Amino acid sequence: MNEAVVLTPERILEATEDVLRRFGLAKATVVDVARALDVSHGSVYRHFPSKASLRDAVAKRWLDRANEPLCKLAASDGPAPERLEKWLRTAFTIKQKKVCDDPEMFATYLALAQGAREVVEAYKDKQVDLIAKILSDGVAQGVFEVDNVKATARAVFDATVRYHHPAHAEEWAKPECPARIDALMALLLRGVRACKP
Amino acid sequence: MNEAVVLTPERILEATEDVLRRFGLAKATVVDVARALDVSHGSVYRHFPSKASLRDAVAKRWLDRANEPLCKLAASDGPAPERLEKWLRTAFTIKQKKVCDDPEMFATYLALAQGAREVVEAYKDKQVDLIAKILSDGVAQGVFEVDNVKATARAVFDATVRYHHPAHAEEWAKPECPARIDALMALLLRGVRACKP
DNA sequence: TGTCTGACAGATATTGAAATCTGTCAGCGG
DNA sequence: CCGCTGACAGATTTCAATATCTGTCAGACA
Repeated sequence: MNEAVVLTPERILEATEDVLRRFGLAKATVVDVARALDVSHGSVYRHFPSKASLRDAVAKRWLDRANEPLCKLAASDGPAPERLEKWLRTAFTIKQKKVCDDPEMFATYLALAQGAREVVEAYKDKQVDLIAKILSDGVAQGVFEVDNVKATARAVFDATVRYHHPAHAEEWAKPECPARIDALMALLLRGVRACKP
Repeated sequence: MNEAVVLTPERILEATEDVLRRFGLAKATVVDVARALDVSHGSVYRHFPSKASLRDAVAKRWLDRANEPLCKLAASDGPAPERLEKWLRTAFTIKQKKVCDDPEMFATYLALAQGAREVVEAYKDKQVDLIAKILSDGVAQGVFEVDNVKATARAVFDATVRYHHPAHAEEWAKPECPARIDALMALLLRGVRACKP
């Protein structure tokens, strides 16, 4: 009857996140999660069909949280070039902060990303859609000139892989990094901006 | 007296490449290399101070061979935009071919690249210089317009990371890949091209 | 009735002893 | 001399026995 002791997917996800943070992806087991919740591990399998699905659900939650500020930025208004630059820089900063603050969860994400799992693909597609939104706003404003918004959004995403894909995370702390980001941003903005000489 | 039986760095590198191809990076040992050359492993250490240095020397040879066609392309003449596009596409194709033809050596390169070792850094810098050469040719031809050639060359290199960094190799075979490369190339070329409306 | 448990089979991970490897060097043989 | 060998110490890897984990399910319990 007590709400707090009902075993819900939400509570399981919470506990899983704790366990992952405490033990890391490699060591965390479903048994640990069950122990943290003080139930048998069989009960966990009532709510998630496999360890993989549980891990994916945690990753999804985590990614959705990380994505929220970017959704807001894409939905805001104002001049598209500034908005695109801000959006990309924010994306980089969020990732960079995660890798420092929450390294265990980041390792989980990295393992997911390297396995090219469904959850991450969906997340990437969502990011590309947000970029596409800004690009089409820019076209409407007459400041961008782009043949194919969707393809160009994908190209912008691909071009910035170095600063948002976790495989490159160790490079983000290097001192020359900010200058390289500046140069990349300038190149990409020139690539989408309408010509007016 | 017989040239063939003198133990030279060159012969050791040859044998090491064979051993790596046969056993893979994980399994290959200095003892294997020595056995292939029919000498004691102590002799190998006369020519290379450590296993790491031997591995790096093999990687350097391999990278230098892969880089040769790109050097030629950068040194050739003709319109810079076509040359830049050709250069980048060739770089992608070389990598892609390597990953199919010579997977063991590719795994070695991947291990090196992930360890961000000196040899690979030097190779990347060389690549950036080649891009810079084409860019400055384009500026001289009046077809490119770029503030800082060196920084922009680095940006072009960074923007194409997805198609030349081995961490992304598994994505190269996907069917949507060529279209995404096309979109990226278009974006980057627009980014460096001089405006003429 | 529906939720949870706990025992189970097969898969995976841990462990520690034994084998192998790396890097050094005194000394052999040409 | 000079290049090479082979034995060695310490580090690393292998391997097989042991323990733990994943995923299932019949049945307890409320």
